[in-house]
Amino acid sequence: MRLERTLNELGQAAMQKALQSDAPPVIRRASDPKHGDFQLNGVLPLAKQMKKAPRELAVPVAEALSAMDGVEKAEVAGPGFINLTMSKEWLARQLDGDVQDVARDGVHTVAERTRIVIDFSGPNIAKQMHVGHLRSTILGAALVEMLRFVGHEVIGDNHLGDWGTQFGLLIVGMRTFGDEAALEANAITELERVYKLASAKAKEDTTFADAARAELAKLQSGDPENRATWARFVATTRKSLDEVYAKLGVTFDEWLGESAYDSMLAGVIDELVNKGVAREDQGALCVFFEDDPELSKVETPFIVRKKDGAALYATTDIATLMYRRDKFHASESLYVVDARQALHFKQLFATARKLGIEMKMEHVGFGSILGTDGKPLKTRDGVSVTLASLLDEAETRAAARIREEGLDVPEDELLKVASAVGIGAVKYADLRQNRVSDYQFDWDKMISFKGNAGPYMQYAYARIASIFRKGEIDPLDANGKLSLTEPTEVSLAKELLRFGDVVHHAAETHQPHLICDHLYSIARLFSAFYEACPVLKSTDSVRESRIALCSLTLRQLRRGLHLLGLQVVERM
RNA sequence: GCCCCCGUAGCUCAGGGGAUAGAGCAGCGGUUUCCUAAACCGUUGGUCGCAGGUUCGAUUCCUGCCGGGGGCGCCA
Repeated sequence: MRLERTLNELGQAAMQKALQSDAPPVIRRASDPKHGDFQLNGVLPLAKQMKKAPRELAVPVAEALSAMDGVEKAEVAGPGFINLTMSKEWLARQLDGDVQDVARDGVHTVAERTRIVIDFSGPNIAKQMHVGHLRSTILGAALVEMLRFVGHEVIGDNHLGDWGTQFGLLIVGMRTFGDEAALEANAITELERVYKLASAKAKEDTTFADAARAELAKLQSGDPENRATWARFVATTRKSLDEVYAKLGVTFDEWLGESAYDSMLAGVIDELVNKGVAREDQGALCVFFEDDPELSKVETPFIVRKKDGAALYATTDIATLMYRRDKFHASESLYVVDARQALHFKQLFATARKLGIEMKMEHVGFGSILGTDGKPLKTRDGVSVTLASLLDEAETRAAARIREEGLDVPEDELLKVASAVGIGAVKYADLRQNRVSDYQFDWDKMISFKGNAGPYMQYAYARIASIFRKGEIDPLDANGKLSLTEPTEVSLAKELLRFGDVVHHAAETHQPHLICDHLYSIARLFSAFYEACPVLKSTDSVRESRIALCSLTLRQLRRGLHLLGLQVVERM
C-alpha cells in the first residue's frame, strides 16, 4: 500500500478542516514509539508563516484528526508536533490489502512509465573480471530489477570495453609474444600475459608503440585480418565472462560494446564540429565549458578526438547516447560506474546538452572496495583478486559454514544452498551500504552470518518457509483476516505496511541499501514476533491472522531479496 | 593549485531541518522439555571533525578551516 500518501491525505484533510490550510502536513514516523506511530510536523512552519503560536494551531488539527477514521489518538506535544496513534484495526485493515495482493505484495506501480537504459558491469575484453567490476555488476543488476518492478521499462546494457587502444597493442603483442595454443586453451590468461608484455615494451620502444597505433588504425578502418583477430579476442573472452555472470545470476538485455558505435563516430565528430560544440586545441578536438561554473574551473577539456585522429571513450559515449535516443527512444540513461569517473560523466552530460540531446542522464557512482586494511583490494600493478576466484571462495566458505553448523540441508542440496548463501553474502555485503562510500570487504563479517547480512535474511526466510511446510499451508492461500493484539504483531505489521514506499523510494533514488535496511528490520521484527507468538500452535482467528502475517513477511522478504539479486532457499 | 566525495559509538556503517542520534560487530549479563538458537532479550558505550552563519529549532542546510580519499589533455 501507499502508506505515505494515505497518511498525507489524512493529515491534509485535518489541516484543511481545522485551519482551512493547504500547507503540507509533513508526516513522519514517530521518533520514539512512546510518541505513537506517526507525527504531523506541518503545523510548525505554518504557525511561523501565519505568525501564530504553534500549539494554538495544533489543537484544532489534533481534534480534527481524532475524529477521523482509524485514528486512535492524536495529541499535541512538544513545540507543536501532533503525535498520531492509529488503531490496530486500521493497521490490520490496511495490511489486509497487501496480504491479498499476491501479485505485487503491496507495491504499487508508477503512474508514469518511462524507458530507462541502465549501463552497468562493462568489463574489458581480454581482461579477467576483477573485484572492481563487482559493484557495478551487482548494483546495476539490482537497479534493473528495482526499476522494472516499480513499473519502468528497463533495458540493461553491458557496455563492453571491446574497442580501443588496447587492441592495437594486443594485435602487435600477439604477433610478437603470443602463443596460439595458449590462446586456444585459456584466452584471457594468454591475452593478459601478452598485453602486459606489449604495454611494457610500448613504453620503451617507440617503433613498437607506433606499430600498435598502426594496427589499431587498420582495425578501426575495417582491415579484414585485424578484424578477424579482434573478433577472436572478443569471442574467447565472452566465454569466461558468461561463466561469471551465470554464477552471479546476472543477465543483460543488450551487449552493446564500444565497437557497436564505431560506425557512428565520424558522424558524431561532424555534429560536434558543425554545431560549434567542439573545436581544435593543441591538435586534438575538444569541448570546452566556459559557460559552466563548475566545469570551467576544472579547465580540462573533454577530448573527443586525439591528435592522431583516433576516437576515444568520450566519443563513443556520445554516440551511445545518440543511439539510445534514436534506437531505444530512451528517456533516461543511468551509468553504474565507479565514482572516480565523475568528471568524465559531468563533461559527457554537459556535452550532450550542448548537442541538444534531451535525456535524463545520471551517473550512479559508487566507492571502491577496500581490504580490511582500508586500502584498495586492487593493487596498482594490476595484481587483483579475480571475480571468479572470489565467487568460488564465497561458495566454499558458505559450504564449510553450513556443514560446520549442521544445518537443515540435505546433502544433495548443499551445493545449491552454499551457492545461494555464498554469492548472496557477497552481494548483500555490497548492496547494504550506501553506494557512494567505499566499503571494506571482509570475509569474516560477511560469512559470520550475524546481523545485517545476506545469510541472516535467507535464514529468516527459511524459518518462515518451514512454518508453512510444517503446517502444510501454501503461503499464497494464507489470506486470513488480520487481527493484531500482541505488541510484536503490531510492530511487524507497521513495518510490513511500509514495504511499497521503501521499494519505490529505493528505486527512484537508486539506493538498494534502503531495501536492505528495511528487509533487515522486517526480519528482526519477525524474529521477535516468532519468539513471542506461537503460529501453528495457536487456534482459530488468531492462527489465521498470524499465518497471514507470516505469509506477507515471507513474500516481502522473498520479493525484496529477489530485487537485490539474492536467491532464497526453502531450508537451511 | 583547482574540482569532487567522505569525517556519526572501540570497529563497520545507517540516519539527514524537529523531541532523549540509531543498528551490527566487539564487550558484559541472560534465554532452549516450546513451530529452525545462523535466533531472541537486556546492558555498557557518542562534544554527530572544528568554528561561524541561516532558523522557533541544525548532527542534517550555507560558509570557512582541519583531517582522509579521489580526480585533473589526448587511458577507460
